[in-house]
Amino acid sequence: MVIPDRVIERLSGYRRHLRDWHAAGHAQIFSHELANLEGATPAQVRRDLMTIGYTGSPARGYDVVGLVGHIDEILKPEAGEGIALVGAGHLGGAILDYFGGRHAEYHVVAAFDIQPDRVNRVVHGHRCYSVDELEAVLAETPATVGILTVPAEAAQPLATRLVAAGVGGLVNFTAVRLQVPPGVYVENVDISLTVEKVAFFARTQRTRREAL
Amino acid sequence: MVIPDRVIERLSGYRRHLRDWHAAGHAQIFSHELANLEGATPAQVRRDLMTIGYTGSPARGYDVVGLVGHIDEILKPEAGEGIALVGAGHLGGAILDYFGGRHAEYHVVAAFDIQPDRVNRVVHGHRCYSVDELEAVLAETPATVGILTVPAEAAQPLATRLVAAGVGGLVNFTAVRLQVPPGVYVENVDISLTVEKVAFFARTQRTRREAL
DNA sequence: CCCTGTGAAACAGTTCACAGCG
DNA sequence: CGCTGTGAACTGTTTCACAGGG
Repeated sequence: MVIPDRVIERLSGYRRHLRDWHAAGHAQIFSHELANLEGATPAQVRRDLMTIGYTGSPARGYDVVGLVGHIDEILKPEAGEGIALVGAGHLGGAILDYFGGRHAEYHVVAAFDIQPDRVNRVVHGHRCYSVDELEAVLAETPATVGILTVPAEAAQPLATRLVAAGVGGLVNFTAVRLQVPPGVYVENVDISLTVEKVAFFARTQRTRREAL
Repeated sequence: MVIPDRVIERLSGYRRHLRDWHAAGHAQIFSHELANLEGATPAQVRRDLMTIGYTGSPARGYDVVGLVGHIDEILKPEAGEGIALVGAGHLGGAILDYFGGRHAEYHVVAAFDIQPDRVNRVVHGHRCYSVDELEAVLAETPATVGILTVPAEAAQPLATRLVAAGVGGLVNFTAVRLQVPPGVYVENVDISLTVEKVAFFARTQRTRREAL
């Protein structure tokens, strides 16, 4: 079963809304209701659920609990899947906070930094190792996802080391375009690029609105 | 001139590489060279430059300085464009650091928080106001982009207030799907969703690799 | 009726392939 | 030749529209 990128993103959103919906006392949901919650179209919801092989009933819609379970099966980490975070600065710290909470589906198995005042301390609820120990620590407690929140110049070498240590996907917060072997999935999160993009479209859409 | 989303993202990448290329002493660049740097195809580079109306020469390729200038004209903020950041916690602080640096194209005109120990202090190089003053401060120094790094429950009301205060685009770091009037551009950056997605594809691609 | 499931159409984005030119 | 510029083909995604069923 091949599931496209965008569908995976929406599934996670669907699941969040389904949990709220269930908490609000509903056992069933129609495609147009779920679409409203997620900001999608009913057809897209039905197509997505078809893609993952979940079927509802024309009379009652989709079973909320069953659908959440079905999405869980797709998104839930397998046993032993965890995150290695490299770079425990402000951004890394914010992410560590994030995955320290109980609501987190994934957990951080190891955090690394190079700064002496962070190494071998507990930073935002996670023990921080020296990057020198990266290979040794990940040999003990493997990780499948690596998060890079380091300065630009450190990104490529660390990405290479993470992949060599068995990481299969990277979330890259640096502006560097990483070179990785085929089969390693990289998602770039570039905040300055995002702001630039939002500013551009805010600008053009404002102009268009003013023209009306 | 209508420029799609993805093209804007790549333009920013092109510009970065063009600056390096220029610093390395080159005055011209061919589409396949720029494509290599950005991880795109030569055809895509040529198509993107066609979209923004920049032309090169078959003999010499594209003029590096001219192209950077052309991209600047598209992405450069107009006078008075700035960022309002709401939520000066760890994530907000990391972003404030980011836009405090000299390399930033955009700058933060105001940071807001609700916590007494942050309000009226300088947080990560930026004066932090109380969210109560949001309307008053943005009336003085308008912002075109709002960045939301607040807890989920605070996101929607603050988004509404930012838009009412004249913000035309939002970067939303919360998991909430914001309701905004038409014409306001929203970019969602959901870190837990991103990690989930990367984990999913790391998993499936590993499986596929093992099957070979 | 008003739903779901789904072929088929429409659309958007990317890549191909080649004319035209120095 | 090898490059750009671009119509045309292609690929992937979204939307339409309707058969089928309680």
